[in-house]
Amino acid sequence: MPPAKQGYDPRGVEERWYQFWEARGLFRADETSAAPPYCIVIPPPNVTGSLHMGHALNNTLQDILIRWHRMLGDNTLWMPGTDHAGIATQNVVERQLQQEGLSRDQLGREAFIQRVWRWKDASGGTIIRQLKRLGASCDWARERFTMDPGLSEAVKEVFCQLYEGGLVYRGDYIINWCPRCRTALSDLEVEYQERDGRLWHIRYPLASGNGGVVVATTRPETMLGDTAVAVHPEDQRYARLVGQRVILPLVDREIPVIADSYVDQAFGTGLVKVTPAHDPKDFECGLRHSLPQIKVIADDGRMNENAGRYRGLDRFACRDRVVKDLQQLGLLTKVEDHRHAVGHCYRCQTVVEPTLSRQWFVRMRPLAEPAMRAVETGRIRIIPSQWERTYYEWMRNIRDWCVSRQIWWGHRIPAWYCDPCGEIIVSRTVPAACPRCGKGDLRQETDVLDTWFSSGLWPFSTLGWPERTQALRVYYPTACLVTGFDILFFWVARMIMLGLRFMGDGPFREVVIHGLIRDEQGEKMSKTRGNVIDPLHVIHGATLDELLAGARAGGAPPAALESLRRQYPEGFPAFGADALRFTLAALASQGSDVKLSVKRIEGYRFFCNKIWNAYRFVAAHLREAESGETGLGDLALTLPDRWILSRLTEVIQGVTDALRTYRFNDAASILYQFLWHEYCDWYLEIVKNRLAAAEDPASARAGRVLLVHVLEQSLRLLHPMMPFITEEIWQRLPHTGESIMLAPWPEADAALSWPDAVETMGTLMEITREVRNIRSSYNIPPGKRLALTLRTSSPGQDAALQLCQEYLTSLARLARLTWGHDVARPNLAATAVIRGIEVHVPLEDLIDLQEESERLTRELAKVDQALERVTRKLQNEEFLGRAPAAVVSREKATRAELQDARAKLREGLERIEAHLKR
RNA sequence: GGGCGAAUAGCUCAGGGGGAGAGCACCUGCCUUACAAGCAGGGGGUCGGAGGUUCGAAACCUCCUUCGCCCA
Repeated sequence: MPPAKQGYDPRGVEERWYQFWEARGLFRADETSAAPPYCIVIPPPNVTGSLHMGHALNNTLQDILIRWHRMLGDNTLWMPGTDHAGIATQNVVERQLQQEGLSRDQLGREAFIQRVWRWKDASGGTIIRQLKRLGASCDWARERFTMDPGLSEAVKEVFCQLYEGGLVYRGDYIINWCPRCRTALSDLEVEYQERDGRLWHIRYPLASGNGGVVVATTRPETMLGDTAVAVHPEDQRYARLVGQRVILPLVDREIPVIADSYVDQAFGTGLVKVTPAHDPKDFECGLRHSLPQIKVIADDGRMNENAGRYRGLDRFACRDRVVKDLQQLGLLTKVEDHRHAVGHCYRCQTVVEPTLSRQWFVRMRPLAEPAMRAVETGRIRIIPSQWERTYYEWMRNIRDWCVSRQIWWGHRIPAWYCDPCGEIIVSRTVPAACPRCGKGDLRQETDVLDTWFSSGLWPFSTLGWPERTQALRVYYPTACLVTGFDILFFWVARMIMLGLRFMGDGPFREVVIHGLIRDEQGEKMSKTRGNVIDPLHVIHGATLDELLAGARAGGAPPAALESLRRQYPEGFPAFGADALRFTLAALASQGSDVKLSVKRIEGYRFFCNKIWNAYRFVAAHLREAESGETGLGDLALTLPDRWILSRLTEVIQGVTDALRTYRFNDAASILYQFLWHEYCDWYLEIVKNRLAAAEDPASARAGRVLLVHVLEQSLRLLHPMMPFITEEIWQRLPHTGESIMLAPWPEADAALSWPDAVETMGTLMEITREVRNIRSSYNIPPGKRLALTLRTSSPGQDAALQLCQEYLTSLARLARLTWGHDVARPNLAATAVIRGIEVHVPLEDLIDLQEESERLTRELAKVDQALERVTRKLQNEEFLGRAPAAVVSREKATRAELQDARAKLREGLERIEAHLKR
């Protein structure tokens, strides 16, 4: 081992240990193990993706759970892989083709798909490499891709079984159509965004020639496909119109006025145009009234032949033209500003067009019922539980799932059409002939399945289904799923439904939902906004130019670039994966979003450095044959030894509980507080003095052993959150075993807990702080040794102080320490009261009487205030009568202590004032 | 329109029926042999507002205000 350097530098260290773990196969799961299984399947990132903070958070939490369970001795599997991301990936490759002046149609289906595979093989591994930088301990040998042969087999099998069970059907319905991607989208793949639009009021003349009706619409171009005008049946204003006919302007078609209760009487004029082929609600209405369905917008977003003279116009150009023409005809009666939600494609942000189309659907209701029950009965727990309500809400209102996509990259639907007889054949294998008419000329469906269809099978398809593999037997159902709430419906709900249907049991026992990553201001991180923090920049460091280049590539606005220049003129130092992971864990309090700041990451980098330096101290004093694993039983334990061991016991308990309940932030803060503010600030300082004194070899030895023991145990507790630095230090300490990864998780041992030591240590620390406070108040140089007199009020205090003497002398830098029940008060001294003990620091030549008088007066005021509150409480009969006895006696003890302190402080004040008067 | 969540120190947030907490920032003093990426000390909050429950509310309930998210 090279000598320890002064500051901790994660560069090098992190990569070296990751390679070590991987080379030794430490992430590998063992299917033959008899240990309790613990499996997590990764939410597969898009194969097109690169690591963003959301991934970093999600995978950090998973890795914490996995590493913890591995240390607990469980048979642990973290199943990794990526998702083929149909539309997104197709878009990437299409853009490449575009730059070469090619279209996918020119290339043809087979060649295009080959091209996508080539792209995937060359560039698809990016995110996996990045996950490794983060420290993810997945079993990479099992890595899967949703388009792998096995997983494709699973998709085919599920589709066929659903079809055979009557849960898949093909039909003509209104779906969401993206005219740019030229494919159908599911309801979930549409994002609604508030937009300023208009509400146009259009007059449709009555066919009878007497006047007309006025309808209001936000999409006037769709009027070309209107097949009715509707009013609410109870709307008195229009009752006489029902049954009449109106002339549709611009197309001169006669359409009926119908009554239907879906009309909102309060909206617009209370009359609505009905376009069954381009609006979901109008579609339903059209079915109820047997209205014709006239499509006027083609798949490319241009008007089709049914639009007459508007044919060929883009839908938005057509909107302008229609409005202008109506205006000229005098039929546009009013235009209002109107803010409304407009659906956009979640992949390309194009405005989605609701369109009548023939698609494949999955019937959801029969799948949703058991999925709801699984959560209701607690077979599957959602954590935090407030998400259950959202889950139920969605399940109750679930609609059939449009699963066909008109793209090429994905799982082709295993259906064939026999054109001569119209038969549809859904089959696992390529059918040779039509089972109905016997003709052999079959045409396969060109559509592929929604990517989420294959993602929905992920927890069992990755484990080998439909084969009945050992992995499936051992690891299914998996232990938990860690994910953001943004894909609760897209993915989690569908996995539950499909898992229950095909495996007979839910895919996981617990769903752990974490928040989304936002920037310091709480804005969503987005490339176009330019406020993203790239996890790799954080881990490896980045120059200002690299930060700017990253932001520019994402299309950040100039203001965002300027802000980068201002905030990070030096770029980022290499914070390291450990600091990033710890930050994310510390900020990931249950359910709420994570507002990430670089400052915070920096703080935890300093924490790494603190641990590193503590190690350097420990290492410098380490002796051969003394290690953390030396038996503790034969050590001569001193007060601070018992205290630190007691605290370690509590910390083990606390961290374990926190992880068990997914309170990652609690686990992080417990360890931060303990290591920095107890182990380093107090214990290490105490042992330092003990080692320097060297008059008691047994005590020095205990100190050395416990320094290592407590550090080593803490490193284990910290390992799931900070895998790299813990391994680096652990390997340098005396240890048994190959890696800290496999070191057993510490267990709290009640025999290593001494409550009285904790109590006495508390007194010791408080007195020390008080002396330091007095030192600071009087600007006494840190090096100047002081005298300290402690007047006690009980023999127990005397005994406790006896134990503290040595430590107090060094920690408070004392020249002389006297204590006892009857020691004389110093003549001129700064005074305080700690737990009933009078603290006097004689300051003959230093004391400023006026200053001390003011200090004591301030102190007395605080005590008086507290005393008044507690006294008022204890004078209240109802409090005495109704509050629990323990609370009352605690309040009484507080009062006694405060009264005692007040008396002592007053005495001190009186003495000072007596001097002042002289 | 329906639902969910948030409001606590200057900033970011934790907590949760009985003494208001952390990190950062700020102020003061220190290069004290692990660490100046540090050490020691300190200031700072009628816990969004109004009611209610309770012996006791920052916490539980109701309403209101503001903000955010999801679904129509």
